[in-house]
Amino acid sequence: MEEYEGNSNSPAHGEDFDVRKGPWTEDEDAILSNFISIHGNARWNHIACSSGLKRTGKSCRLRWVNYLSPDVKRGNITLEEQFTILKLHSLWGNRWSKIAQYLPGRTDNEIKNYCRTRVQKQAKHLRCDVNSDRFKETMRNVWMPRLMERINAQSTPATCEPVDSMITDPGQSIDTKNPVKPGYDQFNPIHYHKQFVPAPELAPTSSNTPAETLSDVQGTVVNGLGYDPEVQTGFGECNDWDSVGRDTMSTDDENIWFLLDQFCHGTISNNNQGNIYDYDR
DNA sequence: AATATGTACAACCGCTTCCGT
DNA sequence: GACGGAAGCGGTTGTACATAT
Repeated sequence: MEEYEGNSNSPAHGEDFDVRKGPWTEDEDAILSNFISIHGNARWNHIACSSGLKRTGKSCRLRWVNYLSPDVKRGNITLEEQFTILKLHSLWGNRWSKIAQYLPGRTDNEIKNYCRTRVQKQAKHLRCDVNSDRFKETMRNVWMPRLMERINAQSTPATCEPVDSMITDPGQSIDTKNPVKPGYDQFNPIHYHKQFVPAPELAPTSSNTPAETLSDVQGTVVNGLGYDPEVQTGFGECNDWDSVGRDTMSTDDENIWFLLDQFCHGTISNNNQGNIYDYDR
């Protein structure tokens, strides 16, 4: 059996050691899983050396943590998880492992990939930088409220609590960059409803956002500019925030895109009270 | 049907941090 | 406190698959 030792970055026995890279095979997965089930996963280099796998300790760890571990949750990310990711990312930025701590079963790698593909895609479509204040503002004032609406729309009383708990999780108290205004919780669904009041003057014209299609498709979108908390229909077919991405939307979904786009580019502005009443045109 | 393009995700790489000596 | 090995983290890449043309 070929063995090697040394740090996780390189095999210690020199270049002649054949280190396997690339996708793991089922046999490798089985070997790693069996070895860890017997010996535990305390020392990854030891695992790499002793299991017979021609992998680095680092590669073994990554495969176990991100894929093989029974703690890893498979399947689509739920609305609540999406909301948590959005919220924590707005608080902490790219602190993936830290964000993952609040999403049991989800790995930092998964969250990172998720943000990269979904969020950055939206930023790209909106033609603004994902780290820009404009984009973050759009996330807070358009995307997250809509997500919250959908969460609450599909929640039974028994499932409402996790949504509330997300609002008061420990992360909220350590936001140093974007401290929450006293007495105002931007993630509280009630405040969401209050903050996102449509400005009647901005009712869409027939040339941009026909009102009849907005209510049909978005349900909670009113007059193309806000959300009516009393109307909770139309999201049944939407399972994730891809539904607000331009390229995955139906024709009528363009309306929410119009909303995001307008907000992101300053045609709708958020005043400092957390309410959207003002606009620039 | 063939090709181009986009998307999602697993895995790698380099750097930083942690921890034992 | 300094050093070195191990683990962890975040950025990036590679590739399979899906969708559009």
